[in-house]
This record gives sequence, C-alpha cells and structure tokens, in this order.
Amino acid sequence: MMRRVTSFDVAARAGVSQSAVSRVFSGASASKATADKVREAADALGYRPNVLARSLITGRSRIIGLVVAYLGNPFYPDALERFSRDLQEEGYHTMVFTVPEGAGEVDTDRIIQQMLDHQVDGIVLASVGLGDALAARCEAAGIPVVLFNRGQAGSGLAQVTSANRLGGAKVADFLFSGGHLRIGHVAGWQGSSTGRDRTEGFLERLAALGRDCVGVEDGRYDHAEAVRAADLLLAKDVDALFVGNDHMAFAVMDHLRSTLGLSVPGDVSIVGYDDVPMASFAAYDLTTVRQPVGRMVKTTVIALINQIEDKSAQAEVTEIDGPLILRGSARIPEGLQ
Amino acid sequence: MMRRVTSFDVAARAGVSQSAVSRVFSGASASKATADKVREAADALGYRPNVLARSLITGRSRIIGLVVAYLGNPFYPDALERFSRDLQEEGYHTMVFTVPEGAGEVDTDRIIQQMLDHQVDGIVLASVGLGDALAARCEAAGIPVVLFNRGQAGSGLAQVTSANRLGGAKVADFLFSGGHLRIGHVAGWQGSSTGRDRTEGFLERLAALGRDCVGVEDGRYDHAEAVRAADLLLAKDVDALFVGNDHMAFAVMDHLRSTLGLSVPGDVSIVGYDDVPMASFAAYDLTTVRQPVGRMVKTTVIALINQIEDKSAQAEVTEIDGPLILRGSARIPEGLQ
DNA sequence: CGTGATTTTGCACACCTATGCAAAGCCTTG
DNA sequence: CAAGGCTTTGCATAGGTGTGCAAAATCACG
Repeated sequence: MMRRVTSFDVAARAGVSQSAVSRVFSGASASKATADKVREAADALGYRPNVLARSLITGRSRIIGLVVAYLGNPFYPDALERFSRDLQEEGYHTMVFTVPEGAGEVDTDRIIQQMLDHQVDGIVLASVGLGDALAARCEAAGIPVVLFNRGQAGSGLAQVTSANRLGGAKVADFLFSGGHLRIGHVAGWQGSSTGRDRTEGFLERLAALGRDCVGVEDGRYDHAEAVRAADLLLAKDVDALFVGNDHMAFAVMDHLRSTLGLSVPGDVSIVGYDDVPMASFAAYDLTTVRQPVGRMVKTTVIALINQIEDKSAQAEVTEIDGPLILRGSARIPEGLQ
Repeated sequence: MMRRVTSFDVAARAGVSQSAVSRVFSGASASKATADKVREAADALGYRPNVLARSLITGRSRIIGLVVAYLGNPFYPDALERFSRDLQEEGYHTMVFTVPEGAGEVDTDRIIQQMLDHQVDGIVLASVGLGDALAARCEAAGIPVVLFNRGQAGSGLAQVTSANRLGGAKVADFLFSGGHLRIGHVAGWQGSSTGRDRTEGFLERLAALGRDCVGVEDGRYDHAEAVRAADLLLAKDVDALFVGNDHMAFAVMDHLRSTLGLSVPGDVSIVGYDDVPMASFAAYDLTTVRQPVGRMVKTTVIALINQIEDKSAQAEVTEIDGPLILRGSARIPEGLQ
C-alpha cells in the first residue's frame, strides 16, 4: 500500500511551498505561473487534497445529513435519489440517517449526536413522521436545517413543502364539479402539518362551495389505518374519497375493489396526493395532486446551501404549487374532459 | 459559537495527560482510576471525540459508500433503508452515491474519486446496472467491496445474491405442475448476472421437465422494454409468463389487463421475482420468488465488515435461498392449494 | 529610476487525535 | 527486601491541510 501523495510532495516537485499548493487547490489567490507548476506536478503525482484534513481545519465537512424514517412510501426514495444527485452536483455528499419506527427520545438524541460527530454542514429532515424535538435539537446545535415536505409553524426553521392547502382546495373543486354528493376524506396524519394543511384546504373550499364533508377519518399515512378509515366512511355511504396521500389511496382502492367488490370510479371516486410514479400505473390510474419532487428538492438544496454559506441568511418558508393530475380513478367533470 | 471541547480540556480537568483521555475513548488499556476520572470530566464538559481528527490519523472513516443507480424499483429503497439501519448498529455510516442513468466512464471515475476522497472504509455496489468497470476500479483502489444483488464471475469479489438459478428453477417447476403448455419468459437484463442466472435456472429446469420455452425476450429491467417483450411473446400465444423481476411484472400485468383486456391468471399466468412489498397489493397479488432482503443485507454488512477488519479475509460468494410466494397472478397446481 | 501600492510567497502554527517509546508504577515471587 | 515482569502513563510526534503574518516580489506611475 503506497503512501498517500501529500501537498508537500507536490510542493517539492513544483519547487514551491506547501502553502502555495494549498492555495491553488482551495481557490485562493495565486499567480498564473505557480498555479500552472502546481497543477502539473499534482497531475504527475496523482495528488488529491485530503478531504479529512481539510474538513478538520476548516470545520466544514461538505456532508449533508439526510434524515428519513420510512422509505416504503415511494415518494421518499424518489426524493432521496434526487437529493443525492443534486447535492453531488453542488459538491456536497449525502449521509443517510434512518430513524427507527418508534422514534424515542433516546434514538433521536443518538442520531443528532452522530450527525454532530461527523460535523455535518447541514441537515435535511425528510419525513413527516419526525417529531418536532428532533428539529428543535438540530437547530439548537447550530446546524442549518431545512424541513422537507414537513412544516412546523412558528419554529423559525426553513421549510419546503408543496402548496398543501391549495392542493386540498383543488381536490374539493374537482370533486364538487364532478357532481359528487357525498364526499368523504381519509386524512393524512393530523399530527403532521402536511396532513392538516391538506385537510383544512379541502374542507374550507368544500364549505365555501356550500357542501359538507360527510366525514373525516385520520389514516395516519398507514396502509391498515387507511383501510380502517375508509370502512368507517363507506358506512356513511360516500360516493367520493379524498385520500391524504397516494400510498394510502392504493390501499383504499385495493380494499374497495378486491375486498368489497366496489367499482372505482363507478361506485366511489378516489383522489390521492403526491403523484408518485405508481399512480400512473394502469392498475390504479390514480387522479392525484402532484407534488413536484424535482423542484421541491432543488429548492431545499438551494435553501440549505444558502444557510450554510451565509449563516445570517433568512430561513425561508417555501411552498411549491403542483397541478391536479386527471386520471381514471375519479369521475371527470363534463367541461374538463 | 463556542470552541469545541478537546481531549486537552478533558485531560486538564481530570488531571491526566491528553493521551490518557485518548486511550480511554479509543478503548485502549487504562487503569480503572484514570478511566473514571476521565469519563467524569468528559461528561461534565460534554466532550465527544472528534471523528474527523480520529479518521485522519487512523485512516479509517467508519463510512461505507453505498452506490445505487435506480431507486424506482422498490427493491432498492427497501435494501437501502436496511443498510443504513444495520450499518448504524455496527457503528458505521452510509454515504449514498448515485450513478447517473448513462453511467459513462467519466461519471464512474468521478464517483470512485469521491469515495476515495472521503476515505470510505468499504463499498457496497447495490445495483444490477453498474458496469464491471466500477467494481474493478474499487477493487484496484484497495477498498473492500461487496456486490449486492449482483454477481461477477471470476472477479474474486465478495458478492451476495439470492439463489437466482434455483429461484428460476422453482418457477419452472411451479408453472409446469400448473399445467401450462406454452410458457414464455420476459427475462431480466441479460447483461447482468442476476438476469442471466434466473433465466438459465428457469430454462434448464424446464428442459429437464421435457418442456420447451416458447420464447425468451430481454426486458432489461425496464417498464417499456418489458411491455415490448411481452407483446412479442403474446404473439406466440403463451399461457404463462415468467417475468425477470416484480417491477417489470407489474408493467406486464397492467399491459395485459388494461391495454389488451386479457385476464390474469385466466388467460395468462404471471410470475415475478423479488417479492417487493407492492407484490402483495391486491391490485397485483403477484406470485413471485422472494428475495430475502433482510438476510441479504445483513450478510452483506457482515461480509464487508469482516473484510474491513481483517484485510486478509476471503471474499465470499453467498447465495441466499428464498421461497416462491403463491398468490393470485398464476394458476396454482392442484396439490399445492 | 525611485517610490508607494498591491500582489504573491513562505514560514510557522493550528486543527485534534492516536500511538511508539521510554520512564515510572505496580505486582509477583524467590 | 530485591529482582524481574507486566501495566500504566506522559512525552513527543505524526497525520495533511488551511491561514495570519510579514517578507519578498511585482506593478503602476511620475
């Protein structure tokens, strides 16, 4: 095993001092002449700056901690892949932290400790289920944080979500003009801002249209819970369900069709939220509100890097609008065809 | 922003030397008395060893590079989540590297360079699509590598897969005893060992049973390609299709049912491979060979850590058997009901 | 060519921990 | 009690880079 090539080796070969080499590679000022000599020597020796040493001294690791809880909902793998890619392009790297199911205080603390240990430059909290405590602690540790697909009112934290209230309202409009008379709602987890916002936007618009919601049940972003919730609403004889995310919507559709033998959208119209890739599969062909993952991720990355590079930067709260995607799981109003 | 507390601070407070502190925290020998003093002082000051400095000097980062290509196939998010969790438990951390679609030589080199830069202790190559060049280069760089769900004959690299040939054979047995007469095969990408092995195991067993395969088409682990392949085989009037992975099987089922109006399994039986969570959704209810992700990941982690901690450790090739999961997408033989 | 302003360069140190080495401490045993 | 073996401890240095500071070099300009 060969010894690593260091900046001293390069310096020796180029006939300059080590600091000159350092300056060339860290982008500080240097004359064209020395820069050329250094680069040539570096290429010849196959030199690459030691990231660890660099991080040790600058205190910046160029590593971002990405905290996720549950990748079973295909929205998150998609996001994760994009995060990794986008961050790579910005010269950062992604370290994944998985927070266990029952995220106890102890687990949370351990994860934060690990992120601090690795001197992560910034943190993306990318899961609805993550308790507020985690966010607060990260913030307290003095590390830039951005909440992804998750809000926290009055926290002063940067956050990027889709326009959830507006999205909910869009669904209300759509189901209303589709002529549905008994509309129910399998809500996203009401302990999360996304869940609450979608629900509120939906209910408010429905009320504004002069129509009551037949019932609201919390599906907790969980398969089994969603099915249970749907059953409760079906007992109230609904003809349309707005389901808080696609993941639950699939479970509900399966249940309606396979277990209960109902037709979607014949007997019940279903509308989801997210537009995960699977929503366009023919088996579901789900009408849903698209969360523009690509733009959400890009926005998150930019916001985070801004905070990292300019510590005084304001923590922004961004909402990104997404369209309602019309497919076959819900009756389509006349005019929209 | 407070200065970090260092081992010197702890040493001063405990009345010992810095090396004593270091020894206590790195598990080297120390007397009970000093260990107690050090720990007490450390707790009081909130000291934690600086991972970067430690890595710099030991040359071990306790970071594992996880290289993935495509998270659209839900098999991989599942694996990723488990990797992150299991590695965390072993005191390692996961840095995700995404290799772009058309993995050119340049991209590959850049990724390896980045992993070397971060002095990753080990690498998991977790994607069928990754070229052999990448694996070879990692190996050449002297970093322990384990191929996950991907083989490479004669490479001398450690690898963990499911028993793909055997799995293929199981499907052959199953379709045969189901009384199918015209069996076709939408193969996994034949440029990958998993794809080839499943196909070979399937065809060999079929031949041994005295039955020909009506046709084999490469679906390249891609939605559109799989549909195209299925069309070619349907032209040959098949009554059963073994599809190289679940992801493609979903596409094929959608195509058969929605576009062509065929019944599954009435007109055509479909069998997949992987048993991703979605396979059990009622909309597909896919009969498939389970890849035991949990055990595959655990095995990979152990193999990798063995290699890291004992550089002379043999690179093992492990195959893990998985059962055929009977569901509703394929006609079930009399006796098995 | 001389003077002052500006850029470039090298020196030395900081970042924080692990570890080889020798001295010091302890325990054991005859 | 002395000698010898083992454990513990402190000293000093390595690991590879970035950066403040002062000296040196370059430049502009009269």
